Amino acid sequence: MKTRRRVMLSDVAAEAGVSATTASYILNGRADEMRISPATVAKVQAAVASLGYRPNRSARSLRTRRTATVGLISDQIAGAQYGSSMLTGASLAARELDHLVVMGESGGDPDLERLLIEEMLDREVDGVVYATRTARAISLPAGLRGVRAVLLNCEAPGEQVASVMPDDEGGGRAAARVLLDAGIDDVWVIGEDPTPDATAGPRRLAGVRAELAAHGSAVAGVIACDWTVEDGFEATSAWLAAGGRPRGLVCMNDRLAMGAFQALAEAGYRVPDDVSVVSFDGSALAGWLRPVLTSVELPFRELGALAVRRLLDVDDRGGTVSLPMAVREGGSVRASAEVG
Amino acid sequence: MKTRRRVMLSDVAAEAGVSATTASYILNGRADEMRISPATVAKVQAAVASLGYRPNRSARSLRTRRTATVGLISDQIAGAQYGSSMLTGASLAARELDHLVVMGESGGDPDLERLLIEEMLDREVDGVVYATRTARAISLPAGLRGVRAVLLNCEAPGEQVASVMPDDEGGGRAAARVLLDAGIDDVWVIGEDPTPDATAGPRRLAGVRAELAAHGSAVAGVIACDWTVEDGFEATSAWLAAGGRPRGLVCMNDRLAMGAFQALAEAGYRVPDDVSVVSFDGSALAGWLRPVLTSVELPFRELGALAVRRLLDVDDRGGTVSLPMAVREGGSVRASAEVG
DNA sequence: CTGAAAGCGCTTACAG
DNA sequence: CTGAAAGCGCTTACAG
Repeated sequence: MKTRRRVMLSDVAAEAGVSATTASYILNGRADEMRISPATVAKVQAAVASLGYRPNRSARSLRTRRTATVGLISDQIAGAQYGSSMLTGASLAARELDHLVVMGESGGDPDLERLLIEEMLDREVDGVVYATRTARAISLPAGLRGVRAVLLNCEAPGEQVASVMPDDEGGGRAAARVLLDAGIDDVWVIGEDPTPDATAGPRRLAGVRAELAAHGSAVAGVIACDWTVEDGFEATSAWLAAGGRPRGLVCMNDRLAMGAFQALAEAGYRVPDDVSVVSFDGSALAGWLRPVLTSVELPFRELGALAVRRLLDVDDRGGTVSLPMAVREGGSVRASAEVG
Repeated sequence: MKTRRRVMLSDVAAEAGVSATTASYILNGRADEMRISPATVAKVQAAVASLGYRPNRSARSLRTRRTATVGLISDQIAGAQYGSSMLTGASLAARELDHLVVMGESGGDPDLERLLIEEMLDREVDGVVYATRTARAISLPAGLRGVRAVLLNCEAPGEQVASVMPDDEGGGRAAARVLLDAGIDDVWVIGEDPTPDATAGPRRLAGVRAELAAHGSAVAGVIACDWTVEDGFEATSAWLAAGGRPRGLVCMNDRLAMGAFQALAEAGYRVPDDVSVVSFDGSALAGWLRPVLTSVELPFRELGALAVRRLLDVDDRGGTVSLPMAVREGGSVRASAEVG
């Protein structure tokens, strides 16, 4: 690659006047364990610095079978609307643990996925994070069986594998609480998710129900639809046309809420004066709407970071860890002072 | 990593009854060159298949100094609103060329960037793609000097390095043409970019000017502001309040256009009946607005893919290659039939 | 406390 | 046409 890449361990050893063995021990932080004299350590460190020595990782890997590299394979998280920051979190966490991430996207193609896993294992990654764009239940890819792995944004029920998920049920409770705190207990939910295996929708809904129940109330109604802006617009329009009288709306994601905003505006309702709206995701879109959408945030960076940390943590016991979802306050919920 | 990972080249050779040398030549597609008999080739292939042999890449890399891996370092493309699909394109193109991508994000921190480049070179990536979230002029990072590299979404003026960019000027011309084709030559531009070194804004504007000039017209006015939804709303509102009478608007990105939509609606103007709007990016947001925004699309996947292909193409001569930006038709420009 | 030597699993001159 | 052998640059028992 580069001409500079020529100084090797033997050069360092020669410069310091010691054997490669000694230099290697020092480089690997085993000087104390080996009781190497401070003077020797200093000489070697000086040689490393003056020569600009950087160990050849391929050579080291061949011996140690470790590459200081983690694989991150997904269906489509880079191409996703916003979940791509799982990659940022993973990359940063890897860096902190002196690793680099090798990524691959299958686009949902099982053959390509298998191939990518093989390629990563051939390159002896120290483990692989398997991520999905959408939170859901999966069956563990065969190529990952027996491999150190962490699931990110997905779970494999019945498998003995570590998994990192957002706490969607807690998020659902938080969303309901925002409305209840504003004095609204007449709540409709838009976007019950028809996708099989998807976990976000059902859990968020369960959380909303639980929180309302805890306050002696219940969900006034649930509208099933997909999760696009268009779906939000149509579902809300149809509901209004059918005589729906809105007070509090929980939208299953920010795009649905955007569609709901459009339908509400068209029907002459004002947010938050007439209707309070809360949604999920905390995506950039929430901040672009007028009023700014109050949304329960998906902690993508933290999810990615935690997946990598668990992957590299030899003491990890496996199982699912759920990360809390925080409410990002906007202006789409009326102030509680106005309770009437 | 995995217990299966034990069959090695010598096992294949033994199973096939040949030497490791012969097996290796066959594995590396040099059977013809070495005039190895078809029968021998067949035996080795059978052994590979029955044993499920996969070469150890670390060992191979140590010899060949090639890792079948490319580095992709950026300031923040994974965390970006939508440019993250450059990663998808890069990953797919790498896969097609039998490579995997090693990614790193510096978050704009020069120290971290330097470190990441070092780490990638230590792992002997076959080259590195250096990407920026925002199209702009940069100075080549010192760590990349002498390294096989391709710049993605940025250029280093005066340097002898390959670069892949969107054709923003062509995009600007296309945007203007959309308006001209609808019979509108009274065009305001929102979002002249104050960011130093940013290339997208100036080039898009130059394209708009050039196209209008070619039709004997000129830009009616330009409003400078940053590129957020809020900026678009405020700039447009202020302009309208100052007596601006809109007909055709070119917004420098989709978020500005969203803000302009909000301001226009608030002032009682309808899109596209009163005002036609064209913008740049072709992001998902364009499809969420009502009407759907006509936007000149940034070909992110293709950009990422081309960067990797050029990186791995030994015949590449360097220099900048600009990829065309296509108009994505929405409903924000009035039909040309209505010309009046 | 330090060093000589083997070996990680391949590729590739070199010899035949 | 095929094989024995060296070597890529490290790490790590093992011996002293």
